[in-house]
Amino acid sequence: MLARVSSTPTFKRLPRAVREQQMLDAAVKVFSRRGFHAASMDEIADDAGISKPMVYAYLGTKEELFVACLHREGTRMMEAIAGAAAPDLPADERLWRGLRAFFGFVGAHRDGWAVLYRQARGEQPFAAELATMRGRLVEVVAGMLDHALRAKGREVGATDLEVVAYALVGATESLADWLADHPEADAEKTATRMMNVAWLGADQLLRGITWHPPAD
Amino acid sequence: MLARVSSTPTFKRLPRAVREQQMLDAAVKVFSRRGFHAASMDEIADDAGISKPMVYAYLGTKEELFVACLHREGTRMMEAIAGAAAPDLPADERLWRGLRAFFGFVGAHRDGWAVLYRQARGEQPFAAELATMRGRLVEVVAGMLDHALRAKGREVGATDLEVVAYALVGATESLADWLADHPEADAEKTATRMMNVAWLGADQLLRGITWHPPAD
DNA sequence: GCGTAACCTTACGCACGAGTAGGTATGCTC
DNA sequence: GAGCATACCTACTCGTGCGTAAGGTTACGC
Repeated sequence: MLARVSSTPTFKRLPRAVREQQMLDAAVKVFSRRGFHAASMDEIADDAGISKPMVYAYLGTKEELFVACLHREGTRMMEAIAGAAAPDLPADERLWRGLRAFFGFVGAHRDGWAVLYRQARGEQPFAAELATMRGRLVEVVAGMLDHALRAKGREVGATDLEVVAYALVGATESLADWLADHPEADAEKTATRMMNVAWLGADQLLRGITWHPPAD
Repeated sequence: MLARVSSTPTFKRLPRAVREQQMLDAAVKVFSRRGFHAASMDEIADDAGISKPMVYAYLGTKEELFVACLHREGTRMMEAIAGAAAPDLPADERLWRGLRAFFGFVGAHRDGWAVLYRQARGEQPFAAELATMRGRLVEVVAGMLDHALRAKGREVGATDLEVVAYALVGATESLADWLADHPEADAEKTATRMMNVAWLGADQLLRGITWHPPAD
């Protein structure tokens, strides 16, 4: 009823693929700002300049929508990292490039990634999804360490390796949180600090030994 | 209506202080298992063997209840750590004792702490609360590093110190998560691994240098 | 120029769960 | 053993927000 006074159609009809991206953009924005539960499908639809049933038609339920966000952002991040850390470099070089790519990504997608990430940790249905992604990262780091160790004819238990990798990934995520909360902070500098902690350790740092990025 | 067939009163009347603890126990359990939103006040009341209005009467709204949980668990943890790491020990010894106390605590309260922690990160209203607690931890670690540095006549910018501490705390939390998810894992061993990463760094570890707990 | 398919809307049903009203039993005090 | 405070209950209200039914409108093929 009261069929809109079609003076201007206000907005054009757009192909599905485009609308889906708009919706995902809006969803990421709203989910980050409000959190999964507090975010309402109405607000997301509104923010995307579209009505709610369209969101359901294209991306499914709220949970599915959130998973779609996670996937898109996660894939983007993984690509950013994978593209930076070639597997045939020495370990320190690889670690450095990976870290730089990671913090660069987070710095550029502050509210996008870091907050989605924080969200997903808590909510049961997504924790598994997230764990898979983190698992891939841990695997990469553990693989790197293993590779470096084998090159020296040394070997370490798989669990040890995994736990060390887990700690490194955790520290990195933690600094990513810090970066997301400090808009004035510099991504490159944060990566350098992370590299110092991860590569040298507290003992060396207390001795005044520091690591600096290569001239590149 | 249908006023309970008072054959057996089923459960005794208990003083407020006792009931409050029972409620908090139940709340921690349910919040951990379900997450803040998915947890229902009915289930918590049920689990505590009490009816819902009692929960409201004693601990207030759902949010207030959750904050009460956070406070109790957080305080317990802080006490466990503070009691272990005397401020006049050398840095490595202090770090080791703090880590051991921390992982010991998490190991003993797996579903209690770690999951409450995971929950609180995401939800807006509690993030601040949590940030304060983490802030205290970061402060302690940063203070420890600063103390050790000054003893050697060296000095470092406050931000650098804070970020390093932040990374260490993050890595530790991350391993705590890992520990909470691996019931078979040993807390002491996890603490040792963390110490290796934090104190020695990847470079040393790759060189085959390792750290071992003192005879104590 | 007309059918059909895809796009898009308004307006609603409905479940779920936080919080409460109002009443009953029990123990403690004098 | 009357009075009073505190412990405790059953059974509701009511907002909120997910998901959908049913119908309008635009583009495109033929």
